[in-house]
Amino acid sequence: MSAKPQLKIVKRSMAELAADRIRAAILSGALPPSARLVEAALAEEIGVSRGTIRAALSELERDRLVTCARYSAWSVATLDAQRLWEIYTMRATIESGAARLVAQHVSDDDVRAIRAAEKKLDAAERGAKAAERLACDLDFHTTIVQRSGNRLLIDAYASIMDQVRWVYAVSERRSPARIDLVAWHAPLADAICRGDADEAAKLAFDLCLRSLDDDLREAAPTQDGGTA
Amino acid sequence: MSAKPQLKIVKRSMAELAADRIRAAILSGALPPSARLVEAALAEEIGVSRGTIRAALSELERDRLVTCARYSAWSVATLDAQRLWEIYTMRATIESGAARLVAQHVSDDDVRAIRAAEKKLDAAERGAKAAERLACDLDFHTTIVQRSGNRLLIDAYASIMDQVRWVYAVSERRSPARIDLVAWHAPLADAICRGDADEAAKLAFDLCLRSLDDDLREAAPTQDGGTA
DNA sequence: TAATGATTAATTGTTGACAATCATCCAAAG
DNA sequence: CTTTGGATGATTGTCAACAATTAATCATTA
Repeated sequence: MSAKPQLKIVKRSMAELAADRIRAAILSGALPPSARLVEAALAEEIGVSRGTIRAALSELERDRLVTCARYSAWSVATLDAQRLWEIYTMRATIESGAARLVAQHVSDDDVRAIRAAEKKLDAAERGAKAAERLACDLDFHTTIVQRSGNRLLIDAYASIMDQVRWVYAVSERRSPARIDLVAWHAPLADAICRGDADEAAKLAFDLCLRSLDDDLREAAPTQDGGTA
Repeated sequence: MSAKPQLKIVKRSMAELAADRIRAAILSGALPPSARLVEAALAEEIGVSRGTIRAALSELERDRLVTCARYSAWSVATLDAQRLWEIYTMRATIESGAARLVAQHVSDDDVRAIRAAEKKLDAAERGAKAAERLACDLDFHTTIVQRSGNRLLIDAYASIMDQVRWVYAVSERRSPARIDLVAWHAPLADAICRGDADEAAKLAFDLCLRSLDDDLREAAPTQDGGTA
């Protein structure tokens, strides 16, 4: 059994298409945090009716990319220090739980998949571009979550990683350095493959928090987190 | 500073009200798993228009209580062995992460709140009704998540606990026994209060999985989990 | 009998119009 | 100068009608 051919056409409703457009605009930074979103204006621009736009905005609200003030206005979500911490610790929580689950019942397929991701990480570390290194880094973490086999975890992870990518986009800086990739990730891969659930959970959590530290250190002082 | 008076009126839209009604019907078991939901019929029954019902169903879809087949039908979500496992391991993941976070930076307020919840657990264990014991049990876990201070975790936990309550409702049995409450929970409370993050994370995770085992053992063989 | 294709009823997807609500502005009073 | 009050424009909340799609039915055919 190798890769099964993907024949199915996934139809998307106008609302989903519209949500994709708006999401892309937010993730690209074209729509900055706190930007006002007017249903009628979006409907005009995208070429669908207001009801459809409303459905699209509701989807983005679920993903926490936009917020809605009753009878007042939709707007792109804001991003302060508190929310940044919440995003990274949420990611750490999901990855940690997934790592624990995989380690508890690790299979040969799991080991193969994780080692393969680790190998690509090693290849990327020598001489690949920064974007490539980041992609392999994210792929490694995603592999672990996928291997948990828990659709709730997988979906939650996809959602939170959208937020992480958004953080990168709006902070207007190049991809984080991501050096010593293998040295950091190898202990986690080892712990999972040897079935050490507690150690795997701990390492996965710490790895995410280390990313937070690094990203914060590289980040220019974008704005004061003065609300609190 | 004591409890601040709650003056604010939280307005709810018709869509949210409708979602509440439908959610209650699902959690009470009045709408069983896989039950067909027709927008027009619900609109008639609740007394709002179809567009409003659609918004309500979208909200419930986000909470994974209903699913939608394009151009075909809405229906109450199904509940098989795989999904049951996903719900409990998701809950374990969130609680574990929250416990780790609280333990990492445990404050006096945290200790007070957790010890108070533990005390109520102890009181409930002696001679309270089963429903009371379950309530205190859930309250203890909720306290930990609240103390993490992470709104993403708190919201995700509220959502997954809706699913847990739904599991109880549709499995048509009394609240699980929940015996030896304090004996099981005390080590977790201790680990958090002494700031042992790794141990707290491990204990929180295992405690949830133990609930899964117990609930499955008590559960009558409702249906074969034959899809896989 | 089993597969095929047209027919049709039921249901969701989408739209535009109207009602309810909010934020802003400005004048008047204290 | 600050506060109050009302008018006003902009924006979301709700609704009912129409279009697109699906699923079931049933005759037809090999």
